[in-house]
Amino acid sequence: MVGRRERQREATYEEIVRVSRDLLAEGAELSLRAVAARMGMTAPALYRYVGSYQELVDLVAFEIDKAATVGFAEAADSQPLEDPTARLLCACVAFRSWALAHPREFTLVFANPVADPGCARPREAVTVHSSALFFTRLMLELWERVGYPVPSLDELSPAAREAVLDPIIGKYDDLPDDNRGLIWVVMEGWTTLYGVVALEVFGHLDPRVIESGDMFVTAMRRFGVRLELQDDWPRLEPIVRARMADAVD
Amino acid sequence: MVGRRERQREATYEEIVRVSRDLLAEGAELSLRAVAARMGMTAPALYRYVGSYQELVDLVAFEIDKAATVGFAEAADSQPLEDPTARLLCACVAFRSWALAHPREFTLVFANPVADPGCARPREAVTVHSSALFFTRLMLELWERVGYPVPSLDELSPAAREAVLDPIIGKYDDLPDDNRGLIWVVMEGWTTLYGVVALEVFGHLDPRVIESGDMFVTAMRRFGVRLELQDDWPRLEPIVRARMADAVD
DNA sequence: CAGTTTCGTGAACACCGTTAACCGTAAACG
DNA sequence: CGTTTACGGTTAACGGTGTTCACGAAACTG
Repeated sequence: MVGRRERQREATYEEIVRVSRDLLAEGAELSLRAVAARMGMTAPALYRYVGSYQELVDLVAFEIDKAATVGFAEAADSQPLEDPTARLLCACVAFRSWALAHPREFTLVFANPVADPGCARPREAVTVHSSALFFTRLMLELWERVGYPVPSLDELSPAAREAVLDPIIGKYDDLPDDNRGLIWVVMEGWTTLYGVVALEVFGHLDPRVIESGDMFVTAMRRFGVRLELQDDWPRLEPIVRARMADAVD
Repeated sequence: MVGRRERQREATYEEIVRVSRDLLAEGAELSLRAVAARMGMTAPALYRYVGSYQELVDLVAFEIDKAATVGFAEAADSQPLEDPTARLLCACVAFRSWALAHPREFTLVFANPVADPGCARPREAVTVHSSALFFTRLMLELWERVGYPVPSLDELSPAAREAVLDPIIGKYDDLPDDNRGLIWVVMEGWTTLYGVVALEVFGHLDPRVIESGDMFVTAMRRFGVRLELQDDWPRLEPIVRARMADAVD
């Protein structure tokens, strides 16, 4: 049975996250005191819920990623199930739009140095991003339908093989061993997507290129040829650009 | 003539940068008070030299980038001038090694949100990275010798054409108009390099993959085929891996 | 009911960036 | 040369941060 106490505690956690996200959205800084004040508490009280400021950051980052992921899913669902390529690309566009619209949130989630490298448990060090799980699922859908080339286990380097067979981020028990290499392809895609988007968010690219999104489209096309769907690109690019155009939120 | 006053002032600037870099290197945080204390001054005195904390950060970031670039240049010079491909790749390896060995410095220089996007002068907003200039030079050397495919001006999108003809980062007056598209290729390479390295530095990749550097090598190879030097890769990969092995500093 | 855990407070510490008023000294000028 | 100015530093203070500690009230537990 779930006692009244625990329910209250759970509600407080939710309020902490909600208030934190509000602060971020308003452009304010995320700080223990600010969160506490807005909740009608004092800062030390928050230490009953999080062990440190960094823990608060991690908690909020996790929830922000989770919330953003449903946005990515909506973008994917704007395309029919029969077109997993378009679904994947639209999710990528949604990721970019979200990142550009919420730079501080993006920084929190994706440019936050994850714990100490010398941490004893590397297992929990890498925060499980629901977005990572979601994009992996999209890539799996795409593979099942069109079947882009995936390296076999013995084509992978030893380190990659280990990482792919015993992945840190989430469990893919439903993934048969013969296309475990799909996870490697996902990581490849993640690096190319991350490269453009992060540079755009940080402003380390020509503003005109950012505004037009041409480098992003180029990166998408480049990963597209990696997935051997270059023949489909004339059909796909208009879909991508259309979704880039209406980036309201 | 340079007065005694200005020389003293210049020396103080140098000391500020030196002390700041020492602090970063020691794992301490970069703060006005810490810098001032180590210089035997009080914090407000620093306001005679920098207008704000952010200005100090920008100054230090600029100098760190400059210093790191000479390291990249040394790595390039480990290869003969006749082999610009190896020179470029070795510089990339040096960039990765430096980033992994100096994560805070990397974050400061390359993951530091560059000013407000609504800033009036986008010209000076994007800090001129000497590393960017250096890598561009390497790419130019490579092009002059082996001549990878470069988009012509009318192949580029309008935004890209503008950005390439009137680049924000540095001046490339010596660059003839007919291979202005080279800058675009440089940006493509920059995004792929940045994607892997940033993810590695932030720990958003499987530790085993980071340690082995396999994703980095994959990214290099991928950009290699973009430069149409895949036939040369069997020769190049050992060079890359060798230089990755001895990443002492 | 008594005992214990949970959750909050207030005070305090050690930092941080930033501003203000102040002042000696070194350069610049008439 | 003397006078003036401006530079480069000081101290004090304000408001902000994360964090620790001792304490108390309120809520669960036996």
